[in-house]
Amino acid sequence: MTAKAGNLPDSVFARERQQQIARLVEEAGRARVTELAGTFGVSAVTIRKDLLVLEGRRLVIRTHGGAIALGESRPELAFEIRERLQRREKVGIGAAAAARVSDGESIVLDASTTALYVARHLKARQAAWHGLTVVTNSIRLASELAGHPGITVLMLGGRVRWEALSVVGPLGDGFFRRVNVQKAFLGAAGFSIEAGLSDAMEEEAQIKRSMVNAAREVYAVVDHTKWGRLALATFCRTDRLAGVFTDGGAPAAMVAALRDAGIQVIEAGQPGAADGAGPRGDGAS
Amino acid sequence: MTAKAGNLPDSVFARERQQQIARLVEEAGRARVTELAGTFGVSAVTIRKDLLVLEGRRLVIRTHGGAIALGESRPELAFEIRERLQRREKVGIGAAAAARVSDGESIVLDASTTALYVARHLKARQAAWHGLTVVTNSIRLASELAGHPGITVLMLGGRVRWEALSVVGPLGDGFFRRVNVQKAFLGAAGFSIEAGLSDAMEEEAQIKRSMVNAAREVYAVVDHTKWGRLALATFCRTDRLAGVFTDGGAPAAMVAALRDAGIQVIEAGQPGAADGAGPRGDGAS
DNA sequence: GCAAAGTGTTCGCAATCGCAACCAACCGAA
DNA sequence: TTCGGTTGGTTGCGATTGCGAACACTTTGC
Repeated sequence: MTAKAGNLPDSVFARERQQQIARLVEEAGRARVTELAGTFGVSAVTIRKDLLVLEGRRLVIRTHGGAIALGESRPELAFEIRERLQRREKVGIGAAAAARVSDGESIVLDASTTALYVARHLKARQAAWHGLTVVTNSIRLASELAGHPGITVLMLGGRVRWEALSVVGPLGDGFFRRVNVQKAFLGAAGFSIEAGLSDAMEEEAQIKRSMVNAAREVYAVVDHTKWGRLALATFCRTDRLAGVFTDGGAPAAMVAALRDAGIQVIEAGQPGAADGAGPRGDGAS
Repeated sequence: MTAKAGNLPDSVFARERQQQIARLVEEAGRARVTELAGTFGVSAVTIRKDLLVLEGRRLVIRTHGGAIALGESRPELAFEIRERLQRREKVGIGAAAAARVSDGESIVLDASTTALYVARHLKARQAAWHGLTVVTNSIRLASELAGHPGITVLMLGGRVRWEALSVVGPLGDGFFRRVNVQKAFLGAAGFSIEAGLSDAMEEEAQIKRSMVNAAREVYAVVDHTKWGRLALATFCRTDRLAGVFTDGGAPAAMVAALRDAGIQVIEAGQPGAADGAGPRGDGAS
């Protein structure tokens, strides 16, 4: 039964429908895919695509079966969106990076969602940890990792940025004069050979620079959507990197260039697919 | 009874349910699996899975039969019930203390649950804040207060104690050389005229000492059960106090002695309407 | 006719949830 | 103490629902 009947060509454009969905979710607090599909007379798939767009624009939070509103003063939920963008890739990257951590080490994890996945894989390791120290500026990461047997969590001090639940600013500057770390795993909003790792917020970049300075080996944890992009502030030059953890979608030319320069590139997870034009989804650090 | 047929009146998504469970546990201090299963109309197995998720994010602590909130020091489980009873008092104390804070000030809040209630009443104030700065070593307090308009949150650095989700240790020592604060609101495990304010953990006491040193005025926020008790480590002498916020159950003799010494004692009104403004406003739905 | 955007359909897969069976902890009694 | 009984926890199985990706169809513009 094709022929979706009248089709109402003039009535609702996709943008309009998305706008209305956003408003409905906002007002009701939540909405189900099936309800919305009935309301607008389109299929559930279309609604899901709309919700995907709206989630990318930070207007709603998708859940299993629908979406819930994103209250303003709820940083925790704002975090959940980025946490789920490119989730598959980040899981793989986190696992690969966590596998390179050994007992007795001290490592740095930043406030990126990708680093959060590294932390979760550290938690998930079968064998108990012995004397692992994790230094971070992420409130979220610290509270999830705290209390795990064998893991000591150190937090930097500074001003709290609610957008990322991170800590920034110069107040914690002296920190790395007392603490030495072997490896730093840092996320980024952009990564290119020429500009290195960059972030959209200068404040975040600043604190990442101090992390880079303090670590003996710096590893980037960036999914394929970050490759070739350039954000406001560079915090680590490419030649300072010891390795890059990414997924299968990284541009082959850049991977080859990095390897020629003696930088490890660990492509985690499935072979991925044709990256072609990276889905430009807005930055999800 | 599966009862899946139709039913599902509100169709709470899993995420929403988990969020509400977290809130229920937080407010009641504890919750049983069977109770929660009845409340949400799902099986106990599902509730346990939810609690597993919440425990992974350090929002509750699972126990046999249910879950408890992660509060401050919990050396004795038997006192859990009394802990819950003191919630009303702490709400009143928090309201009274928050009322003494003005725009443009910088204040310190420690990682005690009483200070957390102060923070929630700061959030609940009708008028918007202008230039309020809150310095804390509590991860929970920081993440709850973060993003509130007009409030800047500064976090101390150091080692993360998961029992209280607080930050301790000497790593953040230089902090108060760069930050000045007018008022400090500090909780305590014990309070006596002779020994002053004391805490059960030396590490926590240490960081509270630096808070005391940095603040011009030090206020204790202690419910009546703390009066006359003595914990391991003293962090503030009585004559250093500018005031004490407590509830109506404080010993009259001690109150009189304090007032004779020129220390304000604010006995928060008996419960009732005092806590009218539910500090926790994030109700989804 | 071809290309692009939008939508619907199909199919394999993942998440959610409940049930039942088995295991662990606690409790009262002999 | 040892012994069952009760309660709660965990795991594996299955059913349902929803999701993601590929493909097909329609419309619009060139």
